[in-house]
Amino acid sequence: MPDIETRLLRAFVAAGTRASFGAAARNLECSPGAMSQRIRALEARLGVRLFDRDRNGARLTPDGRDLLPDARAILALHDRLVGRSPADPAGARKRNRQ
Amino acid sequence: MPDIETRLLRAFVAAGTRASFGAAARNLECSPGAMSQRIRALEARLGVRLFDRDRNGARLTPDGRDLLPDARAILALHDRLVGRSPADPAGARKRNRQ
DNA sequence: GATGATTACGGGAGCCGTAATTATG
DNA sequence: CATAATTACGGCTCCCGTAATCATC
Repeated sequence: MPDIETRLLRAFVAAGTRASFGAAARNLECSPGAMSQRIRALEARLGVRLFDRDRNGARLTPDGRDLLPDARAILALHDRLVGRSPADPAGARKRNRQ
Repeated sequence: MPDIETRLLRAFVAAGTRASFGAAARNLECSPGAMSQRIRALEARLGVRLFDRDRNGARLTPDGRDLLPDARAILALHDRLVGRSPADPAGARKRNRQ
């Protein structure tokens, strides 16, 4: 089983949070093509479909929903390690709104 | 601050556990050159020297010792995610010996 | 001279952005 | 026709293995 790079998890969290590949691509400042490739690569490596693509966006499958907290946990550890702010503003806004 | 790929952390843990780049390279089935590059890349990205190189091996600096448990924690989450056995046999043997 | 780490160097794989394509409303 | 995702393609960066080099015993 191959390694899963941090970049793929970051793409997954961004897309899962927004239910949109395009919005995730804008957030991570990459092209739609790159975002599509990253999600595809992650699905291939895990051997699991993570999103249901439909007309206006992409929603998490049950497998995708299961993965999301684990992916966030890894990114949280990683970001603490490199001294970066807590990963994915959109998700943070939802979790911390007051 | 750039991402730190899982592969770099894996190289670091293997080398730190064995106090030897060569042994770590054999364990991860890569060349000595690749191992040296990976450790250098990690040191560069963190801006910290992780090993003291000497004649028969490479020993962790205090900074390297601090990093080791964090690196193991990330790899543990990662490996659980992909359903891999608990990361770095040599370290596991030391931690779990009976 | 043997061992262990580093450096140099080409080759190949992988990733990206652009842009064309498909699909749906 | 507008929007969102995918695919195709070319270019470029990065990573690896080989092999030469440095350093220490």
